[in-house]
Amino acid sequence: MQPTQRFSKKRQAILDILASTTSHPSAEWVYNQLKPIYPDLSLGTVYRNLAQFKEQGQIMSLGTVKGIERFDANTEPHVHFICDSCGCVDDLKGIQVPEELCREASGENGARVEHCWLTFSGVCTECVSQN
Amino acid sequence: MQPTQRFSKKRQAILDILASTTSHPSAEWVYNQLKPIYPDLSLGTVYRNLAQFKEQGQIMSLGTVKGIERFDANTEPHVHFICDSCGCVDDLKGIQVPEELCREASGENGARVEHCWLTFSGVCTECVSQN
DNA sequence: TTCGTTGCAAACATTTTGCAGTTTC
DNA sequence: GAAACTGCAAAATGTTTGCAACGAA
Repeated sequence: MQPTQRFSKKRQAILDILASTTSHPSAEWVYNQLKPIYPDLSLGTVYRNLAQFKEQGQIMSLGTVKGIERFDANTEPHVHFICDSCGCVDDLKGIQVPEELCREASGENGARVEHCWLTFSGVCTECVSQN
Repeated sequence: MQPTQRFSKKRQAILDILASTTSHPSAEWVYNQLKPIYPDLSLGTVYRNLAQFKEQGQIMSLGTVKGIERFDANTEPHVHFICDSCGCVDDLKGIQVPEELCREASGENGARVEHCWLTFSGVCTECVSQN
């Protein structure tokens, strides 16, 4: 059984900053943002809390980009675009995750389907215009 | 400019074993399969060749599962199911990647869209029945 | 003979963890 | 005061790389 969770200023700050951005940050980005405000913050704490949030379903991971895990406070199914060049991640708000496919997926292999990702990758506008 | 590629027995074996399985292997899996046949095979060689194949578009990466990168010799757009419990990866052959979404994605953000992934995750049949 | 390829081991980068001190309740 | 939380630094993990030896053309 899970230990009773207590309130922690830093944990709250980590969740807040995740919720305040659409940049789909990495652990280190979160750390760099908060370090000036909490000079004694440690990277280990960021990792520990991100893992906890993920476990509790308050945030989700979108996988790794160039070997670095990226997180999102928006846990609703939505669509991502990842730039292979600069590593930025955008939401594609104009496209919906086809929900009926999730149901089909459950039916097809008898597994318990819990999440669905629709992700596009390529080169973002900025990177395209830089070449 | 790229150097002229030469033939290598081990490189061929790596590509062959990737093409012969639907288990979406990791570098280490490939290594473990081939090590008995090529006792002097090194893990570095597997990594180097996987990177090369990926660059040349002969294989693709489906991202990382539990921190380990997984590869697929099937480079056609298709759908994956990843088990969060045991880490196995299956193809969902009954579901198609909605191709029209790829076109929409290109239109929406002006980026050069190159790949598309549709991935489900959850708990696979085997893992479900083990609990 | 040239130069791409490999084994090996060291280096690397990200993430995890043990422990002692701190904070919440 | 008990137990969760944290900083710190060391460890663990997966992957990359430098270099000398090897192999294909």
